[in-house]
Amino acid sequence: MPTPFQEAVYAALELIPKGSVTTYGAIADYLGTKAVRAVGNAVAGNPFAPEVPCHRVVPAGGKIGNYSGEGGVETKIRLLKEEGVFVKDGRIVAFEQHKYVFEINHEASLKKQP
DNA sequence: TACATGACTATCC
DNA sequence: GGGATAGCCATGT
Repeated sequence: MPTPFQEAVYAALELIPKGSVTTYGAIADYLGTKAVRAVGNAVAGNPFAPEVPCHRVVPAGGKIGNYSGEGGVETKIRLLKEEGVFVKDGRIVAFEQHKYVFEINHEASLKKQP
């Protein structure tokens, strides 16, 4: 049975649109914590393997990080490529363009739009 | 209950 | 640019 923290992480992961990626730091920030390692631990043992797009989570800097699914990081890279996120030399191509940031609150998004 | 670990990050050589 | 160090917090033993 997943812990509340895990459920929160999974909920955040499901917000990531296809073709986008996010970072552990972004998730931690969205959850209101700084423990990116706890986020990593949460997704590391996700019981909802394909349901939760854990392959869309990468470390800061556009690297690939790790993956405990079948095939390891190679599968992670392949899944990302299937969604239009290409990986070259262990790094996300055009990472800044694919990076998805969670909206902390509505007011921020309102101010954000011109 | 206490300790060690980890799909990380930022900083310093 | 790459390796070492410290800090972070939830989980499992």
